[in-house]
Amino acid sequence: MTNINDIAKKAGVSVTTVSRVLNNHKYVSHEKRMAVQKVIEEMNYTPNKNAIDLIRGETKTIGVIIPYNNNSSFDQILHGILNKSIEHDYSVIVLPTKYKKDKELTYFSMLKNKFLDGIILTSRANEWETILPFAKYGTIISCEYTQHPEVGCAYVDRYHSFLEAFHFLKMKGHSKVAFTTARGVESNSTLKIIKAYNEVFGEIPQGYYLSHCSTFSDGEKAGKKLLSLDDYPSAIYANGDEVAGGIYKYAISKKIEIPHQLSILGQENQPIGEGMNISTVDHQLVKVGENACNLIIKKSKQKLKIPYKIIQREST
Amino acid sequence: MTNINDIAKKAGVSVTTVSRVLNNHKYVSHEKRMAVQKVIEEMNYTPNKNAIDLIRGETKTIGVIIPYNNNSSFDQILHGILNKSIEHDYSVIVLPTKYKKDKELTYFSMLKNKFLDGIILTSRANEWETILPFAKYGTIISCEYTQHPEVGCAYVDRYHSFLEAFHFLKMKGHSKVAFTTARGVESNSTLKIIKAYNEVFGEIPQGYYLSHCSTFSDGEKAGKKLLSLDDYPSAIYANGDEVAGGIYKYAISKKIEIPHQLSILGQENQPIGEGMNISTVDHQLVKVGENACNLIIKKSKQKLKIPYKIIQREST
DNA sequence: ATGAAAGCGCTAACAC
DNA sequence: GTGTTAGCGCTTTCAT
Repeated sequence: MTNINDIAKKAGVSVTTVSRVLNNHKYVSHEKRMAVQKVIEEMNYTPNKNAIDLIRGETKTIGVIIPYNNNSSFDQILHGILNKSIEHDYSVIVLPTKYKKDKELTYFSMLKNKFLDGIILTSRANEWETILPFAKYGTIISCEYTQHPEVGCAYVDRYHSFLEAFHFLKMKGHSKVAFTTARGVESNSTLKIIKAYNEVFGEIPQGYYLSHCSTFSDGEKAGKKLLSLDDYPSAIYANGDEVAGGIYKYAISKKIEIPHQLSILGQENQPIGEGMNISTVDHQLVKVGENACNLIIKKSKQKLKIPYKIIQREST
Repeated sequence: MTNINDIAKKAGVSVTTVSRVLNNHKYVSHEKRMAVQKVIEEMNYTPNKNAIDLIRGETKTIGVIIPYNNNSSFDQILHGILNKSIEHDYSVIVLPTKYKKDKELTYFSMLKNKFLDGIILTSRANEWETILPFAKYGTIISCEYTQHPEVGCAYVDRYHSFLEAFHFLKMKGHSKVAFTTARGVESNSTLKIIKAYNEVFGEIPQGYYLSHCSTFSDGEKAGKKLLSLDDYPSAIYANGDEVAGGIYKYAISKKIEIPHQLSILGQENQPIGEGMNISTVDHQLVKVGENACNLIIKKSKQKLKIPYKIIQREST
């Protein structure tokens, strides 16, 4: 490994001068600069990033904490983050937790040990109380709203989004509405959708709420369960278009007509929804990611609300 | 920033002892070990990763070079990589190139400057000749086959896959077959599909080959172009189920019956294909990613061929 | 304009 | 078992 000393020696200058050339500092004579650059070229030299990061105490690297690495909502956020990170020469490192608290903490300690300048939290395993202390070591941006002043947010107003989705379904004449979620009541998001449901439709009828749905085949299973109910729902609000697609497929396999006998509303405006003509609530997760990344780069603690929109297609 | 010296001082031992405790070395008395751990706890100390990486010359971080950050084929490979990296405590950093040669070289120099232990190349902008010299600084694994002994591969045999797909269509009675690709002839993959086409169907009829298709809406546009041809194809092989989905949607909007009047074959077995019942060639990209990651971790230069399979659904 | 030298925080010979 | 010390490769005062 050729290093800055080798270059200095070969170019007949001090390491300081080499460092100056490397960092485009002023006060280096044209001749020496040329000489140094020539040697760098010849020896095919690249500065060691670890040494630079060590001394600077900064890495221009941001971590993205995600629950699972097979979730298309996360993909959308990541795409948004990459859109912006590349513009500003930041590196992005993907950190899957599987909702393991200790794993998540390991990642936060990368903030402390100076390996990461900032962390974007797309979903959270630990309590805020245990996360917040890390905010003093680097920027933390959450994709879920929190009032804690230590962390910035680029978030979707989930509660109002759920409320609006249910109102949308109600206005279409539905009173028997079921819904699915990715996680159970351990998730904030689940709590919010339940609250919104209660607000619009009151109590949740037995069997009208299914958790742990994420994929197309989860959707098929959910469709089967929901449509086997004696008093089955006239509308289903799915957490994602892939789940919605699975429900759709099961429904038509049972000759249930959509939207007449069953309305389906998805989320996140994914390609499958476009292909199958499923109405969807687009939370604009790519924008969430882009804004989260901007906040990280600006080291800002702002709270940015990202608007969502309902896209009406043929399934409602 | 509290460091190893602070800990040593406060615990009344040398830095070596602290380091030994940190790295679970033998030859530390129970008392000192306890004392050190207590101070570490008290001072909420975390070792600086940059310093460790610097001295070790290793980071346990692997880079994944991708062309675009909005491509679902890449998502699948990344998911595979993450599946394995998390098992072995490696970090994964995503490196989008937009097929810019200089950007890609910047990433390869991260191998040289010791920031990355290895790189997985999902798609390539530079010539192999310019990439190969970097192989001496770390492991390079390609998701496209190459005979160069310096780099390992976890690859799909694209040529045979294309050949088999076209034969599949031919056996179904099609002779007028069109196809789409993501890139033009600058891509190896495009060259291979053209060669396979020639092999099976001979010359490509005017307008039967469309490049630069990636998304659902690209598919819709492709469908429009292809089906507006005077002598339009009886089958289309799309590069991805999303593109296939777009073609499908356009076709049925024009009252073209599938598969009777038009057969559609997609790729990569994506959710939209499952939802829309589109037949597909599954290249098992998740497995490609998993194997690529394993090779990186083992610092292997093996050539691993990943099998593909054709999934027959209702669109062919 | 240039260089010597003091670190950044850590590991690992080597000595005891 | 434990500590001293010499680096890893770089940046940055502070002289000159």
